[in-house]
Amino acid sequence: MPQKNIAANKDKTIRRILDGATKVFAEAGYSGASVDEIAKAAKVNKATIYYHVGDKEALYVRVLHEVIGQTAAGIATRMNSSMTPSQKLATYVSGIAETVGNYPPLPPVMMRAVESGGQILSPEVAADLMMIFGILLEILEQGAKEGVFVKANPFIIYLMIIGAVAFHRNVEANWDQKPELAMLFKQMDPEFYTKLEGSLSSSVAAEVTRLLLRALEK
Amino acid sequence: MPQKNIAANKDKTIRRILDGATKVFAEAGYSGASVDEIAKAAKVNKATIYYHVGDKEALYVRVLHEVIGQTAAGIATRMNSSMTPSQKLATYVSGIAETVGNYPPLPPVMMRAVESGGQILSPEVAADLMMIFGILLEILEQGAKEGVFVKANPFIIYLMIIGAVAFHRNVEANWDQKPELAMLFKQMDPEFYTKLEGSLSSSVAAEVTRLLLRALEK
Amino acid sequence: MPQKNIAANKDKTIRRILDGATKVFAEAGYSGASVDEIAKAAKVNKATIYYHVGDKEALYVRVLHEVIGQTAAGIATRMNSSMTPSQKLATYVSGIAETVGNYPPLPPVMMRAVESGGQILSPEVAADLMMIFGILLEILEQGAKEGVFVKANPFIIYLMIIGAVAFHRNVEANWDQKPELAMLFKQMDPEFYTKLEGSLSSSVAAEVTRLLLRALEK
Amino acid sequence: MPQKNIAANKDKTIRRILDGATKVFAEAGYSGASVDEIAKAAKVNKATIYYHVGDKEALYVRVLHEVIGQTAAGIATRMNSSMTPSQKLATYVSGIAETVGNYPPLPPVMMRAVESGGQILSPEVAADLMMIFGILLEILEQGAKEGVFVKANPFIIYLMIIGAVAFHRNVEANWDQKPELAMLFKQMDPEFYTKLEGSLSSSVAAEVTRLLLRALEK
DNA sequence: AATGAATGAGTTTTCATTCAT
DNA sequence: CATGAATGAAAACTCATTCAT
Repeated sequence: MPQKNIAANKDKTIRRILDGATKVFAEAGYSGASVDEIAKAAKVNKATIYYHVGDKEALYVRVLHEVIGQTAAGIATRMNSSMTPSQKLATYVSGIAETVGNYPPLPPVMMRAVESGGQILSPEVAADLMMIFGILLEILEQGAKEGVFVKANPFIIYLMIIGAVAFHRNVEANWDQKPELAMLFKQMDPEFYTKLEGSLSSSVAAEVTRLLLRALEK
Repeated sequence: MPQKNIAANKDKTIRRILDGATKVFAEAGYSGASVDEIAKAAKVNKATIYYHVGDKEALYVRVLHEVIGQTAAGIATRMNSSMTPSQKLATYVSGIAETVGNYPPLPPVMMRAVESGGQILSPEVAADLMMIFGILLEILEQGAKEGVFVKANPFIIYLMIIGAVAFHRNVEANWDQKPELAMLFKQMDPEFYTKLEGSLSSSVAAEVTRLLLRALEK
Repeated sequence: MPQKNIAANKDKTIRRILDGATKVFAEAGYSGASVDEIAKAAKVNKATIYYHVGDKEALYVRVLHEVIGQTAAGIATRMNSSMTPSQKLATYVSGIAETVGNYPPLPPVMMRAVESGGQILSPEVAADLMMIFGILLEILEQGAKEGVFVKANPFIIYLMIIGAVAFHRNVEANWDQKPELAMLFKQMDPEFYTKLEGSLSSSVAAEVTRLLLRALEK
Repeated sequence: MPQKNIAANKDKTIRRILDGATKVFAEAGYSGASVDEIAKAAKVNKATIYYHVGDKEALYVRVLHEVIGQTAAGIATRMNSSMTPSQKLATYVSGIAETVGNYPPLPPVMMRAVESGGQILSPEVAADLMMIFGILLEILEQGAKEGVFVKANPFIIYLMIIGAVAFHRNVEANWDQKPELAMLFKQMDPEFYTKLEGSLSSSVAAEVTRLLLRALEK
């Protein structure tokens, strides 16, 4: 069955393209990434990208969809309807942290997306984000209805979680790989450096959950 | 005083350049911004930018230093040693929110700053960022020492603040400018849309402060 | 054979580029030549030059290699092992004169090559130049061994040949293209002018050969 | 007398400009040299060059005139009417070599001038060159008239002398200062290298004179 | 399905020159 | 006399995209 092989090859090619693009977009952002670089990272001819995926913007949207969609799916899977709102919140936060841990490109991609003003957003990506937010919304509403949570702006809580988890992971990853910066801080203010390093080593999910529960629980 | 006039003109020119660059970098990010566009925004000949400031990167660093430095200084100024830690935290959050309002790229820059290996960052900018985080550090330490705050990871709190403020500002900006997106949400889930819109319209600084104080205060 | 056609087209394009570049570099020198002009001369899009050859310096090196390499090869080919040293010297000089006629910047390049620290020069070009000097070296050594030539400093003879050919070619070229200069000489010193013009019209190669043979032959 | 001081200052400024320009033109050629670089080398404001000397071309012409004019004057001084043609020729060659030795910029400047096609030549420079050539012309004519020299194309002899002397000096000077190239040759062909180095160390003037007298004397 | 070639329209950067002071 | 500021024009180089094969 040669058709199947061709199809499989095609899929592999697209996979390589998306992986390469994810990597390059994560490192350089949308405008900073060049199609040439992506093609090189994907070990694919530049024209192949246009053939299979489309232009640079289409590629970006597809990468965003994949990255954010995976996160959304991961969280949804973990949630269990028999949990209390507090338990759900803890699951939610650690779910995000875990997905992010398993899928490192998310933070930089999201960061870059924020940086570029979120100008490129497809309906699919919007739906992904809605889904992630929607889960939190339900948790908070349930908590409020049951009288265990105070009322709070869900979107801001959402942003606090995403911000802390995503960027913490990012800083953490880079702290070890780029010693120049750590050195710079060390030289400028050794005491500060020690505190920063201490902050980095702790578990984000646990700390974020703890703080949020303190903030929300009556 | 002819010399003085020349000097004054020079300063005005540099001011125009920095203002134009700040605006354009804010809208488009580093790679998205073009020197041509900056020159146009500054109403200055492109070569004048190179004459007074240097190349694109030097210009970016200078803008960053100015913006982040002013943020740092602004927050420091607002802070009053006679305030309670809680008051200081409120001042801190609203100080950041205000600056971010004036200069949207600040948040991603602040987050990436710690992460990017300082490739584009000058020591001056690093010092500015250290100062901003350092202020929060002191507030939390003071609060802990005085027994009014529980112990908490300062870096995570920092990220929660920056994350919430940064993302919020971004979404807000896109919400108004891209009605398609709002429409899209409305069609997909009208109820969700109403809630989201409600979340967006409230003040981030106030809500973030309220939540953090609930989380931190004993 | 579709692939073959593409390859052939590619070769033709590169040929056009190298020919255009050779022409423009010859007329204007390295810094005087612009890539735009070369693209125009080659009837190729500027970007095509970068695609196929690389940047200006790579293009220059390639042109040099081609021109000097061909000179070296040309001289070597003309040389016949059955010739006497005197015949070989005559062949050598006329071989250089001919190449210089086709590519004026050759002489200064050949002279500077030994001098410039090889900044622009590739190892290939250095090898080419070594070969050209090496041929002369062998001729002189053979002549000395056979007892037909007196001993002489080969490098100085090399410089005399190159110097005479190079300058002559240059003056000649300017003589025809810039009639003002000729007029100027005529006005300043008519007799001198007549002599100079007489000197210019004769064949350099023949005269240089004649003089060198008188100097070298026992 | 303040006027005198001002005038003296002016002269010093012009001197600095010409020295800087000579240096930069010698290193980079006409198109390779930038007015900025010249101003820097001369420790003078760029506009001062335009004020005192004029545009880039005028500056180049002035440098050429100075450099070549000095050489011309140096040779003329050494010549003595009571000498035999052979003695005069020896004096001529060593005079050129000596002047060049005392005034190093000549060879690179002439070389660059050749490279750029001698497109920029003023009447003054032409007169200088005429003067240098004129002296040789007289020597050769006298020799021919007296029956001691064979007839020969004076211009080509002129070029052989200039070529050998000027470029030898140049190669010599750079051989010591740029060891990379010497190393390159050494690696490529050790034997060749030894011969080349031997060639470089001998006296040009003596060898050129010896060869030319062998070529010219009946 | 996949690619090398080619390009138009940009990008960043430099440069010779002028001018007000 | 001397200079810092400013600029139009052009330089080198890049990039997203298309197309023939």
